[in-house]
Amino acid sequence: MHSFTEENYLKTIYYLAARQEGEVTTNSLAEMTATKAASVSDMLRKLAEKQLIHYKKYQGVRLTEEGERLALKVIRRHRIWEVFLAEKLGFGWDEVHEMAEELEHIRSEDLVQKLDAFLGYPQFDPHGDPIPSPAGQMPTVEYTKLSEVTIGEEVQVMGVLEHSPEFLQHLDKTGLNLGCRVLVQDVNAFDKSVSVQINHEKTLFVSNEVARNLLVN
Amino acid sequence: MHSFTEENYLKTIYYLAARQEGEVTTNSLAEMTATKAASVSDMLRKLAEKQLIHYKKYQGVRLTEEGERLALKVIRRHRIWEVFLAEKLGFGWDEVHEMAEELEHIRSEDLVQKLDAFLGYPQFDPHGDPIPSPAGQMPTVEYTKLSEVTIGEEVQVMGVLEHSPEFLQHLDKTGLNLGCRVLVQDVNAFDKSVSVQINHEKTLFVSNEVARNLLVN
DNA sequence: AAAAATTTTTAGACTCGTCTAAATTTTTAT
DNA sequence: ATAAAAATTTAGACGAGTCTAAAAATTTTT
Repeated sequence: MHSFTEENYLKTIYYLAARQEGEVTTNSLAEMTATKAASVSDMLRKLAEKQLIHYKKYQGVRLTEEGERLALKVIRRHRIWEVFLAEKLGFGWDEVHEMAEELEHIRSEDLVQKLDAFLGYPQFDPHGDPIPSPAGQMPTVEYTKLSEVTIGEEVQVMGVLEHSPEFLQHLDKTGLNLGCRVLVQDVNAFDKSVSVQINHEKTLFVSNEVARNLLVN
Repeated sequence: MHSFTEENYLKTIYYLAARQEGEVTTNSLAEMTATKAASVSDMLRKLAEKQLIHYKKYQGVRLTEEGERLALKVIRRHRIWEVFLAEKLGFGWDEVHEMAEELEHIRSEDLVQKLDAFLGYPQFDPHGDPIPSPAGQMPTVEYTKLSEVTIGEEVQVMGVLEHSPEFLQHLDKTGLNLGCRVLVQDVNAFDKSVSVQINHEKTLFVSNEVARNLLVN
């Protein structure tokens, strides 16, 4: 069995590897896990001993197959719990992450399996992130950032890149929810902000900052 | 905030105080928490410093008001999660305890409140144990042990004193489930075993050991 | 290509919760 | 009432995970 903390490191390494190009560094891990680089170094040595990561001193880190399997298990649990919290308990998509950070560490194969069934085998969490399969496969999705969509195209909001409550609450306020249709009317040449029409109704101005963090198809 | 471990000690002290007459001792805590007496001593000093227990060396231990409030909070979470696992996910009453031991430590007032609402504000957990109120009151129930019921009386199974999976599975096998009606037909003078009729159908012999652990009204 | 800056690792220490072994207090038995 | 037994606490240690400060390696700058 692996500790709480080890699971968090593996999960974080997975996220950083997926997000960044290049190696996952000690510093980036320290930042993500809100610890110090020294602590990360210690833990990397430990994870390497357990064969969960490939690690050469000063050279960054990569998950082994076993490490990735574990990371995806944790991510699967996290996202399934998020669906439960949002769909069954009525929490907002800006609230579910924090609770799921704790729930993801409850270790019972049976529990997550039954929960998955109870929820009807959801494919995506409340932020549009795909849920890894029980076998440990991360579904591939190819979405585009709203900031890349050309004028005149109509797309649908499928997910977010930024998961902070502040960002999600901002989307709630402006009505940019998952699944809503967005017609790109204009792109401002100066600041790259986007003028969009939502659900064939109201028109909205979306900053480039926001558009870069909205995933559409 | 209090640690996982502290919560477990408080909960255990509460249970032992309710179950036993007299003081809760270091040894009984050590047995219940599957640790050694020395570890318990250390923790008691710590809990006393935090004013969660009344503690004089060599003299046993009692929860303070604040300690009891916390213990009941944990027990409430535990039992609500048990209801969820049994009613919504379809786990047996012999399976829910272990998972609830982990879930009870998830700290979000909001979560337990919403879960409670989702479950329709249940009054009892799957073993018939009452669920403490949000304000931290343990409902009083006065049940009788089946072993105390006089011949000819018909009663209903309301709960269990023994919570081990083995005991619960035994009850499942013999059909002695929560809510079933039990008519006491005879009591064996020698071994105090009880002959009962269940739901006006089949007749069953129940050992005194089992009868002493079955709560009826 | 050497110096400076940055990143990473090591060394040593701390907290939490646990342990064993020894000391102390309380209880029980004679 | 005192000795023996049992329960409890203290002392000292350990592993996990963290920290700060210092050392070492790597990268960037000049």
